[in-house]
Amino acid sequence: MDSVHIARQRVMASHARPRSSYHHGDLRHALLEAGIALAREAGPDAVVLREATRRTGVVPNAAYRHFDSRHALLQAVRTAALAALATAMEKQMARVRHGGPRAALRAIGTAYLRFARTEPGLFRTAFSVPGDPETSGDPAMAGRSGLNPYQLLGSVLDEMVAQGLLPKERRPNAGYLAWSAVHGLAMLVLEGPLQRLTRAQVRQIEQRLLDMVDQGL
Amino acid sequence: MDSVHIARQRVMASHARPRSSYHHGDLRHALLEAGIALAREAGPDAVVLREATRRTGVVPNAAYRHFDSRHALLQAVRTAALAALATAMEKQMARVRHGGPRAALRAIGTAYLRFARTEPGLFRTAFSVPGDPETSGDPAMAGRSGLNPYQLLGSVLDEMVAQGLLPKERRPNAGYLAWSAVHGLAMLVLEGPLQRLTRAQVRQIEQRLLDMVDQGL
DNA sequence: TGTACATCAGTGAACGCGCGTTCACTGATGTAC
DNA sequence: TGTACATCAGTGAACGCGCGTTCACTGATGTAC
Repeated sequence: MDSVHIARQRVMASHARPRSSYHHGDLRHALLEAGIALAREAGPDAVVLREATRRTGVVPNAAYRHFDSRHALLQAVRTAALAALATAMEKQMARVRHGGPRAALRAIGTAYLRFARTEPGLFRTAFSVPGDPETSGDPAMAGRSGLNPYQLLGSVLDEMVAQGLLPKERRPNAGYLAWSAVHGLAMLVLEGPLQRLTRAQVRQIEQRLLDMVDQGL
Repeated sequence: MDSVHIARQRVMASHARPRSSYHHGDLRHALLEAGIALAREAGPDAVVLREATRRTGVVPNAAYRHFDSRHALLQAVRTAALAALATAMEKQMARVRHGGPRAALRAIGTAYLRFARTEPGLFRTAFSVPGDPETSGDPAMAGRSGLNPYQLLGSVLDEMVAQGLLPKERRPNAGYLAWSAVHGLAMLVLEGPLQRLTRAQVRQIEQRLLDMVDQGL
């Protein structure tokens, strides 16, 4: 038994406290939490049924009482990640509540970039799993406002149009433009060539990127 | 034996023509080609030593005469993908050779977005494998000009400064801004919520994004 | 309030899969004399 | 030009790994009477 194994066992022990009862109580929730933890630690590929059950102190196939497949668990984790992002956006927006929609737009971009930096695993889980969550109305991937990340962006852009800050004819697809810029920078920082930049450098580039969006939209 | 197996065997048969000689001749090259094909078909995770050897008609461990590990093969594939992207950029730039650096910048963006669309597997291989290839001078990831994709972008931005099209004080990091916008859109189209859009819609958004970069840089 | 019994939520054991990688080997190639 | 021999580039067999998933099971829970 090599050191990797020993390390794994230690990890398992630290996670899986033995249950007193035969039934778990809320296994679905516990598995989801374990899945979220895995995503945080190492991204979507790390969201693995067996490890989630291990951490929950339960036998592997027990998961099938609550999730149809590994994929179903992964989707649930992803939904939670999107909800976390939406919440982060809402918080940042609340800080500039009286600054108008332009400040709100910037807050959204700022929150998005910070989320990518501080929760890279969740961020990658939210966006590197295929599918189209952003337009669905599933409240499970929304924040307190009931809006998911893309809907939050859309509502701010609508407000900008209403206040004459964005020409109406530019409104269509404007969300995709803003989103692309911010998303691209997030990706390049996370797993691209900007990894080696200092935090200060990254922040500066982030500000300039938000300027560019503000200007070019 | 299920249908998946049968299908696999057929695929193998179509790829692996038996050799006449005991020695292969140019196994390293053949493995690299197989790896590139795998990346094209299904992205970086599909670049797998055993499958590459299978397609080359060689025993799995034979790969170790030419690559230290699966990772080494993957890096080689990635380098090839970056070179392919650089070449695509050069070609598009050549089409607007007399349009000045502004047109060249747009050509770069256009080529980048098209490469992502037409070679999604290579694109993801080039960019979702961590590391910092873009600033390295390895000519293996460059096009005919000897410049890799990021260096191509940089040279165009330098030219813009030289011709007074970009204020000198905005030159630093400008490449990252442009790159972010284009990269983000590419990702959202590839594996994000823009998948379901029609080709025409995507093209229109691409044009507007390039406008935004042009304007906001 | 007590009990029979259905339903639920776990266990235990096993499956086949494909992977990366290591080992000792052998056929082919090329070089020194 | 011929031959001995080192080196090179493959083969054959096997390893351990972790995964998703299925099956028949059993302990615990809750509900009808």
